[in-house]
Amino acid sequence: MDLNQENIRAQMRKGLLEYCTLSILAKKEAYASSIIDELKAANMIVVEGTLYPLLIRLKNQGMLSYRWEESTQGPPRKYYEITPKGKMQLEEMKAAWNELVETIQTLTK
Amino acid sequence: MDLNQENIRAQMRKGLLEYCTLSILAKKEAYASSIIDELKAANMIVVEGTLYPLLIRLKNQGMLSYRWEESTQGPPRKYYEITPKGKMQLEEMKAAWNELVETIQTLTK
DNA sequence: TTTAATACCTTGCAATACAAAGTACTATTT
DNA sequence: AAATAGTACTTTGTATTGCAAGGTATTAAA
Repeated sequence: MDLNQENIRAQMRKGLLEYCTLSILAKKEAYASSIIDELKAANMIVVEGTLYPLLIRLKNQGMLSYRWEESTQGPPRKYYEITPKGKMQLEEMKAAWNELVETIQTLTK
Repeated sequence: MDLNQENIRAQMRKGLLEYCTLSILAKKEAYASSIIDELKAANMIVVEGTLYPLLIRLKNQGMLSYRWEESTQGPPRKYYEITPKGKMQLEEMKAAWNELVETIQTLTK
């Protein structure tokens, strides 16, 4: 992907990371590094430093909870789980996203 | 729309205004206030102060040009027109947007 | 001449993601 | 045992974007 395309995507991604993160965790709990791998594979983030503050933010808002778990292959992992409040938020985000897609479709055709 | 929904939408809108603005101008030239009206109607911006810096930015990047035109109903208007470079950018944005929609669809199902 | 309407523009602020670096634990190699 | 590599979590500084609020200027109507 060329630099301009990358910049365009970077700009559009803004504000969608939270939605993606909650969606990933709605499927099953996960630890930060694995979430980062998934988001990187989907070209939704570039660097790991982006996700950690977001997870902390969501936790402080009561959308996520976490527990430490030992790993056989390195340092302990922080497993995040979506809360009922987080699920409600996710539903609202889903609705907002669908509306946004429709709006953009209308405006750009 | 409740406050939370409004915040969610505000966050998601980020980075899409440029795309919407270029799209609107690709259809036909327009002056700032009319673009603002269209974007407000689509819930893509909240206040007019948001758009002016963006138009200036796009003009400085060579994506837009403008000319002044007298109005019969008030002060003169600054009509913006999309340039060939702007059209190329718009095509790239369209591609980026379509990829983003697919990515989100995959991640959120 | 004051007011209303239209239109353009600027400044300060908050939030988000990036870039880059740092800390800490475990396993492997020397 | 010590050094290295790999995994994982975290922090700090910066740029960009949109919002909030206010300001300037022109025209028409009261």
